[in-house]
Amino acid sequence: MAPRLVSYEQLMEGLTELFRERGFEAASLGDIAAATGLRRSSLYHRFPGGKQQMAAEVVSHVGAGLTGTVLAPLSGPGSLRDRVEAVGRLLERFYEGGAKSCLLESFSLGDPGPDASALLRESADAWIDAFADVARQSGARRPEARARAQDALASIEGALVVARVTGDTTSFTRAIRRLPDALGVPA
Amino acid sequence: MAPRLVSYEQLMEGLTELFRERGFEAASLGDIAAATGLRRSSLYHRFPGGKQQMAAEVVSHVGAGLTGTVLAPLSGPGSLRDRVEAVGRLLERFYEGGAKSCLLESFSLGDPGPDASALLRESADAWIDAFADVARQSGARRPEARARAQDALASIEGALVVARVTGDTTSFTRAIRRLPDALGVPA
DNA sequence: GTCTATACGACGATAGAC
DNA sequence: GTCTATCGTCGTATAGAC
Repeated sequence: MAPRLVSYEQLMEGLTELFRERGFEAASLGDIAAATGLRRSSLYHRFPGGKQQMAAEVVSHVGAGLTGTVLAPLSGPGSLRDRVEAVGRLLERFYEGGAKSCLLESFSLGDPGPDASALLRESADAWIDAFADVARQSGARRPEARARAQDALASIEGALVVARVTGDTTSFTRAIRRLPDALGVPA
Repeated sequence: MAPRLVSYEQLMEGLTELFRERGFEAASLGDIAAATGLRRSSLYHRFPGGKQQMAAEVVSHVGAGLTGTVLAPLSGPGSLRDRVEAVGRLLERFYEGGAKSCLLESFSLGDPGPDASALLRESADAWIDAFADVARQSGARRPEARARAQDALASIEGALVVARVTGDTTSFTRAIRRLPDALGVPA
């Protein structure tokens, strides 16, 4: 097969960047072509399902990065608090200190298609489950653990909204710093 | 002048509803016409500046409702805690228990035009200022009060994101219930 | 696998009749 | 003030050359 001028990884990178900051409908194929370096028609060769398939694969790819990289320290060695703090550092880098948006926000308004929507929800559930697991390990009962997990995720997402509107990212920094306590992790 | 078939208030209602749940770019003029009951060309008679003007007026209108109605109890009678709890009840109704989105989210992705963007930021600042004032009245110093205000707003916005993605509004309910404590209001 | 060229509908926006 | 009719542009998507 012929060599690909733009690797899958490069495509995902450009698509993720664009979708994150513009959302689904506002990102036109022209924008996507400019961001990835491929022509519109070439994009349809790589993604026969069109923009909706691009969106679905981006959600899947980012979701895999979330569980495989960002949340990975949780199942590693070290004290629970150290592990959660390591996740915090990865989140801070992932959102570039609060300057970048989250696909949970940009794809939950409008309609990125059924596949992307379903994958988005799965990703959010995986995230909440991972956080709830931390809360349980810290002694919380199941309903309380789930509530703490949802609220911790909400504090991060909300801080990203505040940062985007006001230009002030300090709320995001605080949300990350509070993460261990929000999940009830003992010092 | 000829009577208006659709009042300004009705227009704002339909536009707000649509923009809140679809965002700026995803809401087409066709959608807007269907939501308001006016033809596209009639909309241009009412809003010569087109969709961007509609967005700006919606932000302005909702912002006025925020300071004039939702946050109004803050400058009314009663204990500080009672007043903040009253705001919580109004917020709960405004977001319909967490089922509706906030313009701070739907308009901060994509580009609703310079006017709407500026008004959006003003609205967020007014909200944060009002919350910060509560925190100061509760004894917090200025930087601490501002931080608490931003974080309280973030917890609400984030809960709306979580609710939209997972379909679970309990995080929103908790965020509202926590509001007085989040601002440091004494019992 | 990527390109040029193009189809075709929907988009935002305008002109002019009533 | 609202309508019908229409403009030009840009949207997604496809066909076929290289």
